[in-house]
Amino acid sequence: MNIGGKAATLADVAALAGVSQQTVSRVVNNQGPVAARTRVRVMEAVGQLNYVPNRLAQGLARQRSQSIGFATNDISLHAPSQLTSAIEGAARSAGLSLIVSIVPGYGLGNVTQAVRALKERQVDGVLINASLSSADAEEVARRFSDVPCVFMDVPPGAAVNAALLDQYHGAVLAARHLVELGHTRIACIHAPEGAVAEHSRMQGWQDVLREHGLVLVAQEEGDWSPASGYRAAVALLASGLSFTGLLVGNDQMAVGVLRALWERGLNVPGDISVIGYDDTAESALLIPPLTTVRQDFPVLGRRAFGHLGALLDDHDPQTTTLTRPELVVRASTAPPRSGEHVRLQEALQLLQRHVREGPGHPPLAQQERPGER
Amino acid sequence: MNIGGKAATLADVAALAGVSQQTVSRVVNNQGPVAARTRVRVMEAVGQLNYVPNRLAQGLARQRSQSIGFATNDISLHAPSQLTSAIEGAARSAGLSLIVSIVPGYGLGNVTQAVRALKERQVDGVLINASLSSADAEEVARRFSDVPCVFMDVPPGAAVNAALLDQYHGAVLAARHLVELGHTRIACIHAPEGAVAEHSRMQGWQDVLREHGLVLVAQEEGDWSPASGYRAAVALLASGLSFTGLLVGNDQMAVGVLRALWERGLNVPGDISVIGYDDTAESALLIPPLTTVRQDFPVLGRRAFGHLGALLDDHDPQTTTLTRPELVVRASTAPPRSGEHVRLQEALQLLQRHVREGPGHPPLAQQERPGER
DNA sequence: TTGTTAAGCGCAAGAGTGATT
DNA sequence: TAATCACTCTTGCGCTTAACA
Repeated sequence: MNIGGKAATLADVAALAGVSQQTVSRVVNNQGPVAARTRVRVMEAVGQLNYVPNRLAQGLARQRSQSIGFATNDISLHAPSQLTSAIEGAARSAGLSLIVSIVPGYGLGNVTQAVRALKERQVDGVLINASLSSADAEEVARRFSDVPCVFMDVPPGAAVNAALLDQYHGAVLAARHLVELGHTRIACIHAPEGAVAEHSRMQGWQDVLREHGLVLVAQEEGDWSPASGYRAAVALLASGLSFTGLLVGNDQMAVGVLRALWERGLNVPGDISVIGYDDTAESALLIPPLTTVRQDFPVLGRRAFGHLGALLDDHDPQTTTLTRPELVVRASTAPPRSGEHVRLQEALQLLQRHVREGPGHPPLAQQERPGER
Repeated sequence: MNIGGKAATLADVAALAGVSQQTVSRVVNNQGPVAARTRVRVMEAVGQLNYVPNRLAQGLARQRSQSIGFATNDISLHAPSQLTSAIEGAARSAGLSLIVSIVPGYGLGNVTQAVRALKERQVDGVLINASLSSADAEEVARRFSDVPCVFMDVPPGAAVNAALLDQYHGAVLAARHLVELGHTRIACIHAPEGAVAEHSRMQGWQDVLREHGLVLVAQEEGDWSPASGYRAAVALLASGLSFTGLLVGNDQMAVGVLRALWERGLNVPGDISVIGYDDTAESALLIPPLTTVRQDFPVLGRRAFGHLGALLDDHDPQTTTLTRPELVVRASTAPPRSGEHVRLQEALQLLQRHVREGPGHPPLAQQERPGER
């Protein structure tokens, strides 16, 4: 177990096994011919000393660190955490380690700093999940031309290697869904301007509306968080502008939106249809279940890692892969109705519930006191 | 910009500046006396070659990699992602890199494997956020005695360095809250048995109930996910056992629980009070706002990192720090009431809403067609 | 076929060398 | 003469990769 003392090195193993360092190296790395008997002797020594190769030294000598870097926005948000999970999995099963470097805020400078930190560690490649304009992304790729970079949050047109979600397409799906339901007065809650993904989404929303001779009747900005979604929805309602459809930049903000609408007695989808983006684990279980655009982060993560792998193996694709999201229709969207309609429906629902809760189907709270029935 | 070619080394800088390698080293690391003029010349060369120190080589020479490892459960879950964010932040501002290694599943073997991968990279210390029994944690600490380990998900009694959340205390707060509201029939939805944190919580819940002469009337197991919370709640309801209070292992499962109850027309907190655990960003905005136990992950992350730092600086505390969660009372809990009471209340709310929606305060859906008014 | 010797990856730390006060 | 100061030389961290016996 080698308690306390320094870790065993190749030389230690060699000494114990009575062979040279390089023989041990061959055995450990399984390359080069080694006599079966020698191999056994070496393996025994390895086990005895609990030898663990020093990847730092290995990296220095091999000029390959067997690690990749992941520069990402705040990992406590939904998308980055899902991505990190997927990427770490892919990297681990390829024998690579993942070094995470969080990019604090937007902009070229922040990204450069994060990638530089990774480059110092001699990562073999970098995955960058931070919003960057085409020009900025190309600048980053230029500055770090000696380490393969795959971008994950840049415009599809950027001349860099990229593994992206087709945000534009997803937005089109969402907007089209509302339009096809018959909504004509549609508002949106989008993410911060700096976010490239968000730009594509706005574009998609607006293009669809324009196609149908419509425009966004109102818009508010959030910061991806549920609380910001709540605030934005409140602001939208306070503006006095009327709308029956609401496009929301992500599902977390939609949680806040649903709450704001509920608080004001507005029915979803009766009064207002709400559609989110992401399809988080919660989305199907919200009240009402959220119609949204599903992004498959595990697939994206594996695809991005694969892209990087191809770069490392010297194919130089310089391409962009787009992963298409899909629409998931649930109960938070429906054709628009008049206010009268809505209250009628509410009254009906109420009646229904009262009927259902009658003798035939007593609620739990009653069972607790059988004597009272 | 050094396009294409190999990265510049200390020697390259030294050659360009016309000094020795070691002088450059001194300048870069800001230690040892260097003439002002020489320093300037060196800095210029550094800038010109875009020199970035090689941390691998540095680590080899210094016997310190300036990186720490984080072995954690699936990072796509709430707690691990929040923790990762906090720890990365603390590490970055201390000039250390974070290497993440995900522990696939529970058990000593998985953790050992993950930590071994980190040790290979010569991390200066390891933070371990994976469930481990006292014995297993001690075994891990023994196996990796040459690298400081701080555990984050072990029983408080374990003889290892640990930075923990006081899960027991949090559970006590939750259970006590329900009991003090007057609930006597309480059920729970807990996390997988393997989870150490969960054991403490169950203990806390049960101890409080026992104190008051009560027992859990029913229990179901979930896997932290909203969907599992939904399933567990459905199973609980189907069991026919009656209860008015429901303790849930985390807020994500509580989302599914709220949905299941809503679907069946059960009022929260009227029919059933629900209390979660974590206080996620969504919790305050659920319908109804969730009463829960707040865990401060950023504080825990910083504290764990601080603990590791102390270990690295050779103080050997061998202690456990407990971070206390706090109760956040919102609208999902209330004193238990009879079924009659509940429906009366619902009717009142309905009336209230109709009054509110009258001429003085028209809902948005109406404003959209002013002609109709 | 097995094995060994030697050089070097990029850097840091200690001993050593001339200068300047 | 002695004491700095500014810098250089040398060695080695643990490993790999030729070239060689």
